[in-house]
Amino acid sequence: MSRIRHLSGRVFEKLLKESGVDVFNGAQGRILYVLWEHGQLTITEIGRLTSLAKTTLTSMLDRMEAGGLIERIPDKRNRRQVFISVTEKAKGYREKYDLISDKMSEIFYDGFTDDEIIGFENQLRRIIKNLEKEGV
Amino acid sequence: MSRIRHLSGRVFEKLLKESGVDVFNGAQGRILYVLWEHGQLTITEIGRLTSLAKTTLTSMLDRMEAGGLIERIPDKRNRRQVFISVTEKAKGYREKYDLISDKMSEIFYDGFTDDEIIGFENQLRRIIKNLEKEGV
DNA sequence: ATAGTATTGTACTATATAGAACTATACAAT
DNA sequence: ATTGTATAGTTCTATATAGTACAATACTAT
Repeated sequence: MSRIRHLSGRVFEKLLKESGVDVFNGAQGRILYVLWEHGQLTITEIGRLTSLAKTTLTSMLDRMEAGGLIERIPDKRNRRQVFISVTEKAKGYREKYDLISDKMSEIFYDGFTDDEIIGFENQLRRIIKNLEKEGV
Repeated sequence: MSRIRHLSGRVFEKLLKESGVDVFNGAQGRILYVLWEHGQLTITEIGRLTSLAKTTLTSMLDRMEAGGLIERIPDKRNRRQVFISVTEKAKGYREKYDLISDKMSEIFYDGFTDDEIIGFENQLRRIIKNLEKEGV
């Protein structure tokens, strides 16, 4: 499992490069993805949706902000929190990102029947539940 | 898949801690595991078996050597390569590690039949092959 | 109002990971 | 023997990740 995660990360980076996407990488792609799906999010919410620690996000969002992909928008109602919003530039990459995700699935499940994929993904969900029971 | 890897990493670290193992972590455990299985290995071979880049291994093995878990043994036949060998200290942890691995499997596959586990792991191997075909 | 507690995000630090460039060595073709 | 190429590992650099400690702010109970 660990090897798969590892290898798939590297394959995904390669696909991004081949598609000429050099403004963000796999991890940043996942952050953009949840932002595309949900619109504005606070850093804590992004952490919950991506399973990344907030300390990881601070520096990651720094780099993404420097690259013009996201903006930090202070919340006037609650001055502790900051909304993260995607820029127009980042919006322009969404379609390309979806294509790469599809391509990734094709590579991953090459030779699998539809039923096998469904069964496999159900088993993944069962494993997630098993792990979550451990309360980590 | 990414969430499972993330969660299982945390569960594994927790089990290590609960067992009082604080001299190595999950990633280092995987390296020790392939060394226990195969005996002496070169760095390139460890990289192949763990899917870690050799640049990653250089610094990881530095830390493990400093922690007295492994030794670097120059190959006299081929002076380019270096054998990595586990120390007696590391050997003492094998039994504990195996127990933790078993416990990990129990948590992971809770509710799975033996056939389901066999089928699932075959599918994992197929996915690894699919990803390796990409030559990353 | 105030004191205590919870939350939100950041700074600092350590480790993990890998790409690019490099050195040293081995091998292969002539 | 020489020259070119492949292999093994390290150094240097950049990014990714998270733990600890912290500051600022919000909330809650009195």
